[in-house]
Amino acid sequence: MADHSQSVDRITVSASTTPKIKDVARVAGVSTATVSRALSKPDSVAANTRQVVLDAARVTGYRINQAARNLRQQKSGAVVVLVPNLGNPFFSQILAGIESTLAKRGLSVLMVDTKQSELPSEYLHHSRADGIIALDGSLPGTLLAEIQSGIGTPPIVFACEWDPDDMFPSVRVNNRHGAALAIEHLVELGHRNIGYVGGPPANVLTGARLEGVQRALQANNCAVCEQWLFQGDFSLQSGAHVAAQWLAMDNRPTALFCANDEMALGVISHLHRSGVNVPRDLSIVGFDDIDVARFFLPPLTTIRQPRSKLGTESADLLMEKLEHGLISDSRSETVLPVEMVVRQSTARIAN
Amino acid sequence: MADHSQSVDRITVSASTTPKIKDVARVAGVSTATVSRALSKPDSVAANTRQVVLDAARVTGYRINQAARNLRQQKSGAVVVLVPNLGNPFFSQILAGIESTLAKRGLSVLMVDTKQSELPSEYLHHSRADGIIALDGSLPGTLLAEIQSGIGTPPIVFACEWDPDDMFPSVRVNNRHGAALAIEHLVELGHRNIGYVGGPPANVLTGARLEGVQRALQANNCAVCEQWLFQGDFSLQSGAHVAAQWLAMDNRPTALFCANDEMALGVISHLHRSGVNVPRDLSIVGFDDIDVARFFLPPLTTIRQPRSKLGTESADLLMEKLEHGLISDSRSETVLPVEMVVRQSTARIAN
DNA sequence: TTGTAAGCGTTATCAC
DNA sequence: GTGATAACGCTTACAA
Repeated sequence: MADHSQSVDRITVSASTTPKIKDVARVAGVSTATVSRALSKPDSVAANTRQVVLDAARVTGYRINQAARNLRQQKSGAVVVLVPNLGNPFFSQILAGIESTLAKRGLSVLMVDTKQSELPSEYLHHSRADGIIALDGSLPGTLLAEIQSGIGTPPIVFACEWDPDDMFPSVRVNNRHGAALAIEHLVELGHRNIGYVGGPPANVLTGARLEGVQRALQANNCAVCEQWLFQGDFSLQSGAHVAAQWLAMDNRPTALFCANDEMALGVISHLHRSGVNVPRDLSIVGFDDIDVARFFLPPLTTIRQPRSKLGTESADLLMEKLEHGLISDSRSETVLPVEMVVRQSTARIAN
Repeated sequence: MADHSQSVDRITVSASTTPKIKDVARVAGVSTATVSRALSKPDSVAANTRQVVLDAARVTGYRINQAARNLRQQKSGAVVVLVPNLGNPFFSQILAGIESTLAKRGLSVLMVDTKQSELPSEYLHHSRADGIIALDGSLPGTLLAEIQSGIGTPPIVFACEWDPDDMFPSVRVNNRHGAALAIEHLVELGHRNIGYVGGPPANVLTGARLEGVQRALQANNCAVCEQWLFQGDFSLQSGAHVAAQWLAMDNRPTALFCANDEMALGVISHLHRSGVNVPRDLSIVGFDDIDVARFFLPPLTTIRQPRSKLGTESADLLMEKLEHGLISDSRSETVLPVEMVVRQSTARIAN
């Protein structure tokens, strides 16, 4: 006598179109509701029914239609990640951290480059995304207001420096402290004339790290010389440009703290070609500890930032918000530690 | 007498829930069908009606519900991008190219890290994605079969080296040619003993570039020495490891072609610390021309690959497939040019 | 435990 | 040019 699974197998399914729950139901000989339950809440259905349904789903090649489920459940199953510049490798590890964490929970990751596309406003609707992770604070104020109103917008988490008394949850590192560590390291090596290479002036990181620099310099009774505050744009090229400026100066600082590693490497590279030796003639400290930092020549002294963890923590924080609903107080701030990594681009000052 | 827009403004809308088309219709005094048309096909509606609807939409703060639209239109408005390793900065520029191109057409980008999440099978359903871009060829055969059947799966484009007689469209660079360029450059500098540093053996890039190396060596009557075929994993660290192996050899090659820039930099870095000078004692060629290559010390000679263009072209190709439907023959292959970039990590052989 | 049936918010078809 | 209405494929009260 033929067992059940065989009789199921024998039913021919028209393969011209993608099978729907209705088709599975017909093959399994149950209602669509039962199929739905068997697939999404297996425990709510009898064991043998479940097996019949699963077999039928396999036989028909059934795949759930996400759009239909999303509409019905009023969710999107996705989180949108706002990246200032996808092409910047600095973000790749953060993104990897976010992706792995969200993927574990079955959420998909929608990436939006805020530099390129002008209007991510549509993404901030909960029919598009169940949540938002923003990797920088430079979002248009109108969008922020929209998010803040919280009317049709999903919860947001900032994975970056952000206005401290703001009302959005965030995961970040202490940039002021990191910058101060860099300055203190240089002071310990005997430097008193210390310059700072920032990114774009409007950038929050530029500002926060500059603050740390200024505080630390003052705390150590070092002059804060306007002329030694250089402006880059976080690129290698801009670092090289700063190096050229430094070369042209009468009154040079003996050490430079750069707001990121790329600029630091750009400085070293340009100086080396001009016959200036780092660290002998100038000490350089970077920020981030990108992969290539420890392989550069000389290996770069820098402030390490846990990029992958920034990603995983911000994703975790967002999911907490998602699960607890908006009920839990939305204010919360995780500050991850930075770490001084001393290599060979800094040296005791010659005298 | 109050004009229309004012009377519209005066209507109070309950803000407790996000407005739907029905609400806009009520405010505008038209049917839901007209609202839908006015918003998505403005030309199909009378000018003044359109204005009334747009005003009503603005007043109510209406945002389209993507889930509903997706279900109705049987599209997802998204493209899924399969990335072998999101944390690898090499991909970031490709991703940026993909994102910018797709964003222009109103498509969103779903990123999936194929190394981390085991089962992206669900993503290959057209209720999830209208199309797929794969950044490497190492997808499970079962998935490929599924895609190939084309039953419920969207069109796919490979942005990578791929089996030449395969049936999927692809955008790639000529890796064999690039590798050959590197070898020829070294041969011109007088090198006869040339080694190759590959990535993981199973990797398609490793294989393709190795082929190019072997052909070029043979064409130039150079020995292909098994011992000089090193194995790395594309990381800086693995480059350093290869350098250590090279140092320990009796019979050293005088030049090394590395399958990517990171490994090349790792080699140089390690050698330099061991007192070996590049290019004096060993010439090094990389592949990719990552940003830091030209700022390294010495600046790296390498084969440039147009990463951003790989992204934009693959996205363009995919959209072509999307618009022309599956009718157009799916076989097609775009090969982008690579370029030899001579810097200072290679030199004429000493004798 | 299972079936029935009412939506989720849009858009496409068909009248008018 | 516009309005009524029937899907799109799924989930979930509610009933049985």
